[in-house]
Order: sequence, then structure tokens, then C-alpha cells
Amino acid sequence: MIPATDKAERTRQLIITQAAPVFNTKGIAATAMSDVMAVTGLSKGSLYVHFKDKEDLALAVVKYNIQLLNDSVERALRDVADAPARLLAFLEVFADPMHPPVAGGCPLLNFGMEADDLYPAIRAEVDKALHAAQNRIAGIVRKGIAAGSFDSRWQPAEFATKMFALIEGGVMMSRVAGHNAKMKTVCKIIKQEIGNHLV
Amino acid sequence: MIPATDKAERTRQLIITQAAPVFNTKGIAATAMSDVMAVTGLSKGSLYVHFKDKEDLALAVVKYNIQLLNDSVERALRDVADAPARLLAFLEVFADPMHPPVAGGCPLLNFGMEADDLYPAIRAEVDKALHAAQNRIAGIVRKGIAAGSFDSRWQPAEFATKMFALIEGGVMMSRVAGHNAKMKTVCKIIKQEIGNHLV
DNA sequence: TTCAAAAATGACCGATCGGTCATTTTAATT
DNA sequence: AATTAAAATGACCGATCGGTCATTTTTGAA
Repeated sequence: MIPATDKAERTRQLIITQAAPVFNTKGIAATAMSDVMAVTGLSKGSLYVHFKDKEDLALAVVKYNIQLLNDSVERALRDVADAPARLLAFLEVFADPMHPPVAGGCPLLNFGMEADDLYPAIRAEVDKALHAAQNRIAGIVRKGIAAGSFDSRWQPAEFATKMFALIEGGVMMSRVAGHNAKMKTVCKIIKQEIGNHLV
Repeated sequence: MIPATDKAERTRQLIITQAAPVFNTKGIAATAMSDVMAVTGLSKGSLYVHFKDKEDLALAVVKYNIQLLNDSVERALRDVADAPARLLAFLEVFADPMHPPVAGGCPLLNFGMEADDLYPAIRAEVDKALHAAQNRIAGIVRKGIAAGSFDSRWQPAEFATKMFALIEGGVMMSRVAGHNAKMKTVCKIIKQEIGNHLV
């Protein structure tokens, strides 16, 4: 079929965008197709026109939530030029876990922990995004070194892992606590770390 | 009733210990009471003699998994006297996320992320354990300072949050990746950090 | 050995699960 | 306006969900 109409694609995107916060909040196992029906206003049959099964929908939703997160990062980095400020802008995206940029919280943390034993395709998608996030940080550090902002002995990849592990650990603690106290500590620590490597 | 028999308590503990790895691996939502029947060999009615509903069982299982983790930590710390070695011993408990001391992985991470939006009682239990873990680290640092092993300007509580956030973040990354590479980096970073504060 | 209380059983319940499909509605091309 | 292929519907399916309960079995103290 020649795509004479994009109705299908529009409906598919509607389902994904509406279902995204539900999956990211309740989790995959606890989200029923009836929840997706309720939030989209579509019949069950229609959902299965666009997705072959629940896991297929879940994978699309995971990808979308990850893209929302990446978009938030890119938006925060836009118009920020120098490397130290860019690291702070990246950090700011995750700084308030109780009011996260992606509804339901960090999808890497949420779906990563649920998928690691049960959904290999989703696990792989999260893994890819985790590496991309660390590469984003490492790239900023490298540019900062090249621009003379950071100490050239700083290890970009190692710091990227350190910073992102701190962020994810801090987000988890704050989500469980129900407030941002631990995340504030983590942010302070990361900022000190950055400050220690300025030239 | 005077506890004329401890049969009930023994059965209750059997259910908890057998169900613990199932819940910690599959998650609460994805674990069915039929799974617990299968792993315990008990009838459904018997399960409901000892637990009023699934969430009641889940809470007991969460507590048990957390205790297993705490026991692993205490076992690792036993017979280790000086503070720097005790920090390393603590770290070692979490150093191999693909072969964790508690079957299914770190229960604080697993249950914390699943419970934060859905199970308030379990969330509170995990929160308590997260604070206890950080206090354990902070206490070791304080003793190390008092004993003259660590720089007295080191902030125990802040380092405890830093170390535990790094650990949990590193565990998450390694579980999602399916190997321990990121956790190895995290361990190296924490060891450097400890080394930097030796007197 | 008796006996009462507690534990264990398994059939059974209504609800909900993920998923299917014959039918109707919609939409774009002719 | 007619045609046709795709989208949407909702009743329906068997399986499984969490949970109940009348009955049987086990237990331990008397």
C-alpha cells in the first residue's frame, strides 16, 4: 500500500504518547491494555491494529520515554556554550526527581530495573540509552579539555560513569524517600567534582 | 492463643524464604500467588492462612530480602577491624551485580523502583533500609576519623550518600548491561576516593 | 488416647488478563 | 458519487488473576 493516508501513523503515535506516562509510572507488568484503552479512548481491537502484542507496545513506549528524556537533555544543553556550564545544565535535568522532566520519573531507572530479567529487547534499549548518556557527558568533558576549561588529566569516560551513576543512585534514593534531599547532596557533590577539575 | 505449636511460624518462614527470590527476580506485580504455591509446594488456602493478601506477603518478602542483604554486609564486616578495610569490605558485597549476595539482585533497587508509586508500605521499608545503609558507611568513616585513619575534614554523611549512590547506580548499569564493567569502574572510583582521605 | 484448635486442602468464585475476529465505519482515490 | 482498502469497533474467548470457604488433616497439650 502506498501511504495514501497517515491516519495509522497518527493513531500509533497517539497511543504511544498517551500510554507513555502510564507505563513509566505503573510499570509494564502492572499496566493493562484496558488502561491504555481508557487513556487513549480507543477500543481494544484498534490497539491491536497498531501493535502486535503488549510487549510490542511496551517497547515502543520505552523508546518514546527515552526520547523524551534525551529531548530534555538536548533542550537544556542548547544555547549553553562552555563545557562547565553544559555539565551543570545536564545535571539540572535530573536535579528534581520528584518533578522529573519525563512523567513517571527516569525511564532508564524504571524500565531498566523491571526489564533486566524479563524483557530482553527493552533491556537492550535501556542499555543503549545508558551508554549514550555517558557518552554525552564524556563528550562535553573532552571538548572542555580541548577548549582549555578542564584539566587535561581528567578522564572523560571515567567521570561520565561516575556522574551518571551518582545521578541514577541519587534519583532512586529521592524517589523512594519522596523528597529531594539526597539528590541535592548528590548535585552538590557533582558540582564540587566539576569545580575540582577546572583549570 | 498460647503458641502451643510453632508450626505456623515455621510454615510462614518457609513461604517467605522460598518466595523471596521469586519476588526479587520477577517483581511484585509479575509474581502470582500460583508461583508461590509452586515454589513452596503449598496449597493456595494455606498461603492465605499465614498472609492476609498478596501485598502482605510481598511486604514480608521485601523485609526478608533486605535482611539477607544486611546479613551479607555484617558478615563481610565481621573480623575486619580497621576502617579503610571495612569500607572496602562493604563495597565488596555489591561489587559483582551479576552474582549478587541476594538472589535476584539488590532488593533496595528492585523493590524501591517498583514500590515508589504503588506500594507505600514497601516504599517506606526500603527507605528505612537506604538510610540504614548510609548510616552504616558514615559510622565506619567516623570511627576511622576517630582512630586517626581518615582525614578529619572528611564529611562522613556526605561520603556515605556519595558511595551508596555510586554503588546503586553502578549496580543498575551493570544489571542492564548484563556484565560488571561499569561496576568495576565504580569500585575503582570509590577506592580512589577512600585512598584520597587516608591520613 | 483423646480432643479441640489450628493448619492445610482444593474446589470454587467473580473479575480481569492478553488477545481474536466478524462486522461496521472511515477515508482517500477514482 | 462510487469504490475499496484500511481503521475502528466491541462482543467474545480461554486462561489466569487474587481471594474464599467448607472440609479434612495435623498437631500438641491434657
